[in-house]
Amino acid sequence: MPNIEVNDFDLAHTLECGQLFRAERREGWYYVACRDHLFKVRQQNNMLEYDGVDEEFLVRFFALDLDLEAIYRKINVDPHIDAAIRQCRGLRICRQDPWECLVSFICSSANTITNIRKVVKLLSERFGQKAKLDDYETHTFPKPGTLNDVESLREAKAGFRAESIAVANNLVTDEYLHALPSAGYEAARERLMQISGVADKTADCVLLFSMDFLSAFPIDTWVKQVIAKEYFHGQNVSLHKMREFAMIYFGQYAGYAQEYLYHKARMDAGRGKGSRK
DNA sequence: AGACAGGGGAGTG
DNA sequence: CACTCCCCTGTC
Repeated sequence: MPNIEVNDFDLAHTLECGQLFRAERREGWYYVACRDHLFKVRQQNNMLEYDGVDEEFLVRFFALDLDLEAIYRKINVDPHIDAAIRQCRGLRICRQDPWECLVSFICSSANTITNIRKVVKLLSERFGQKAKLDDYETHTFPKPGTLNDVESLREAKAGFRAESIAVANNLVTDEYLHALPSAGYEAARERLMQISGVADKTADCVLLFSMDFLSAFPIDTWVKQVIAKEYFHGQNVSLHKMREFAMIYFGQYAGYAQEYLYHKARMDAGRGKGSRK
């Protein structure tokens, strides 16, 4: 079984912090599906054992090329974020497939993680192809162009997000999405937000989790609570102000700060795996 | 069984 | 700009 030595990496935090919806624990392994890739992985101390993809893919996917300590030095600017870093140490932001990421986070709007996982699974079963590793069976994620039937999307429990998925499906291609980052953060964000069903939070998730914009700071209800409490004396501030503040306050790796604050809040509330987003 | 959580959009003040 | 209602599904 191939393996690789890793530093500053925590597989469980990375896979269970809510950034991914197609990772599943099975008999001591995590099986991870990403677009048309399927691999398994487990960690023992500094050793990562894996199968199904090559080392190059793994390093890129888990962003093992990044110096996490350097990122901590940049974002660790107060006691609260320091506590989050101590609690979530080793959590890395993965580099997802942009299309799968876009559709997944369209599904995340007003939805719980459990439900998002279910919808993404149903979409894959219905529109993707079978994939198998060992005894683990799953499906590839459907390609752009295949998600245009609103009725079927509703049958996959997408609910009112079905129309938005179809809109995205008809508006973008893989080439379009892969070219987006070169336009820069603001322009890429504006383009994503042209898709009905994609506003600030969803756009920033896609930019952060699939386009390497590590300064993007998606604000969901959990992060909103934390920012209000820790940085605005509990007063209610507009999401726009919060985002503006956070991107300056935490700087070029604000997205990492966001993910640590988010994961800490959820762990403190006893929701390490699963329920609400 | 009825309230509520969860982003985004549309409409209104 | 801010506020309110609705979209759908699931849980409590």
